[in-house]
Amino acid sequence: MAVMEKYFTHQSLGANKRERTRGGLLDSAVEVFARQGISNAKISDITGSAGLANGTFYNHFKDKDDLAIHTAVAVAQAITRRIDLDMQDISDAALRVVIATGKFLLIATQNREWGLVIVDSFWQLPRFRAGTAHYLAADLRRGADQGQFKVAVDTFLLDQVMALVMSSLSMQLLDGHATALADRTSQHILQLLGLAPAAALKALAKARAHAGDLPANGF
Amino acid sequence: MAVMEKYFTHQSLGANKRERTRGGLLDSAVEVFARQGISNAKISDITGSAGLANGTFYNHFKDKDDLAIHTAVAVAQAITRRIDLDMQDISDAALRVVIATGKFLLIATQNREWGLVIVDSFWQLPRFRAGTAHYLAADLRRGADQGQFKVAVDTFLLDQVMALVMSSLSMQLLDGHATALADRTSQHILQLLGLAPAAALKALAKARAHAGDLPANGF
DNA sequence: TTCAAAAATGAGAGTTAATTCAAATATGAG
DNA sequence: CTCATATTTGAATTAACTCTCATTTTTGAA
Repeated sequence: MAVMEKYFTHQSLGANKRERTRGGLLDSAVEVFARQGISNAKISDITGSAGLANGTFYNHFKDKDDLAIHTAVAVAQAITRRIDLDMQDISDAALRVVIATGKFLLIATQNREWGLVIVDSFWQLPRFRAGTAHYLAADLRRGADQGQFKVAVDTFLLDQVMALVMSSLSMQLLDGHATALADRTSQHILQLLGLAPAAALKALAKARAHAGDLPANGF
Repeated sequence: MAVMEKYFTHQSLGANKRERTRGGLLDSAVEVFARQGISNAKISDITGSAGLANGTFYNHFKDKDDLAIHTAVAVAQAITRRIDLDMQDISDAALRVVIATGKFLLIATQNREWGLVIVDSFWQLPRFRAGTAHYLAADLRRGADQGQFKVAVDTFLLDQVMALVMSSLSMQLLDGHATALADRTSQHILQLLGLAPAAALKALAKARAHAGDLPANGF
């Protein structure tokens, strides 16, 4: 399983020094935020772990909050862009929701540091929460248009669905209950969106069939 | 509208000095945590607002985290005990869930400081999260036993339901969308628990009828 | 009212971290 | 390779805040 260590360092390998240093800071931020939580992390923990001097931090970020936002957004985008690419050929909205939820939870639990950063940021940083639901919103609107989801798609609905995903991720990261929770989470979401339990189970089964099409290590 | 200012001071009016001072600290904690957030609150903000010297704090609490837990638990208990009393004559589980959700959201939005403290504590303090779901657990078990809720009642399910309530509360407190969200939240919960949308709407209607029995200002 | 025990006081010792900036170093275009 | 520019360095400055404890004040039972 691909554990994304030094992801941002690798991303910036070809770039100039500024970008490479920034990438190193992002990777160290992920590591330190995951280990200590955002609120307990010191600037010096992050620069230290990156092998940089304290002052360097301020060439790249205004303060810890600024770094936290950029880190969370970068991690979330890396995950969601990847998922969206993997689903380009799927048009059924319920199926998209199940697969996206499953992939998201899989990636975020297997890359534990990423998962921890996302969960922490989601509750602590309102700016992050607002800006990360675009792919989800699109799928919910698709389902509403298809008549599958009997809901009004608005900010409140997005928040409710994201709360389910985040609570699930949080429990998996803390308790190590890796398995089975992804399916239960998807089922809760579909039922919340107005599918009857039987229809939700059907979508889960279809998603399992679809997963069979892919290499076991889908990510 | 009952806004619970100085609630813990009033609670301790007859008691000895130790309890009265403690009550004052809890009330100031609610006020300061609500205004600044738990993580930005200084001990001296709280003692100052309570009209006490800094050192007094340490006669009552070990540190800020200790105070935060006790404050959150005290607020949550004040709300949930009240709700439980109001529902003693209701046996239908779906109805209990709808009414409890509605009352909880009503109390926690109308007593804004309480709501803010609960939301903040819920995500920040795992110890709080674990210990506050007893009444909810009982209602979910009741519904599972009655065959209304098609779910396994376990920690994960409790977390998912609480996440919906907290996300709803959070949005109402931040955006001021006071209305309508309580009903949508209850509907989401019932559907998550396995009720078909039509059955969920029926339970909502029954709850509205029941609310008509009570004085408009139920709390 | 008395007085031993309980509680509150608040100044200060001790700690910790954020941020700045003049100097040193590294970069990469020409 | 050269050198103007960009970047990094890290010691010093600044600013808090927590928690302790010797002392003072208050409490409430007898």
